[in-house]
Amino acid sequence: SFTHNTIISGLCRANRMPEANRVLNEMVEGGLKPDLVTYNALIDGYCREGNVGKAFEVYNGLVMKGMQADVYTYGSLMNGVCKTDRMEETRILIKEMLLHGVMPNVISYHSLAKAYCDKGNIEVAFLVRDEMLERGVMPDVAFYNVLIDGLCKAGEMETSMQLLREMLDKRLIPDDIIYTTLIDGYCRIGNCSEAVMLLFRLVETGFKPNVVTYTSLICGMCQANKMEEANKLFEEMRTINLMPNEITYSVLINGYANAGNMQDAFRVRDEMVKSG
RNA sequence: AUUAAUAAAUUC
Repeated sequence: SFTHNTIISGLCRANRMPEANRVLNEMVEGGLKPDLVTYNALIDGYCREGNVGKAFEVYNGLVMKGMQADVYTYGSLMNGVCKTDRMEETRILIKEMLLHGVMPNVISYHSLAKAYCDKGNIEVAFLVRDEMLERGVMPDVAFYNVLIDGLCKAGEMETSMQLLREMLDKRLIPDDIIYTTLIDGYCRIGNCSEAVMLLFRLVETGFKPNVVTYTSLICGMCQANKMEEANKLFEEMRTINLMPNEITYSVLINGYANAGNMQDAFRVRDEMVKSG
């Protein structure tokens, strides 16, 4: 039922599989049949905890029941396989979905491209894009972000910015995630001033930075030992009504601690405790 | 808010 599915998917997302299975059992004992949404949630939960074998067991089970897996099922499995070291199996999975008449969509390719980027194979991630295009699947903004992020983490900021221009040429509207990725990229190569300048230019065109944007910048400043700048950005968040989160606080606290400024580290920690 | 993907610290 709707209610059971809601609870089960919540537990699966929270990596609480034993409890999810308990609810599943109650559901079955109550005479209710799990549906595809239920199974998809379980498959995703097992993939999240790295138990791809169990995820495939659930998948095989639903196929044997004569149920038709959908693009969500394969998306979760793809994600799970990508997080293992058995990337060859992603090919088999794509064949399997086509065999079952399920066409990969753009999301099906996200995990694949990201996995290649994370393994340092950005060229292969670009090949994934070519493969998508051959199948008539258009890369979307989130897909571009996977590539841009891969390039940023490899320190290739010129190429990242080129991709941004390519997106704009294709009439894709970059979102706050794209811009935050780029700002973070400049911070990572230690070019905080370029990161701040980019933010400044973007804000002038109407961009609304979020907590992640600021946390990235603060982190960059901390790593560059520019604690006054880090604190300035932290204070600036208040003025635009952005609430720092746990990560923002821990970045700043660690920054002060690493700089040997325990007094400010404790001051920020107290402030964090006070704000809940 | 019933199910899959992309950005920030720590862990890897």
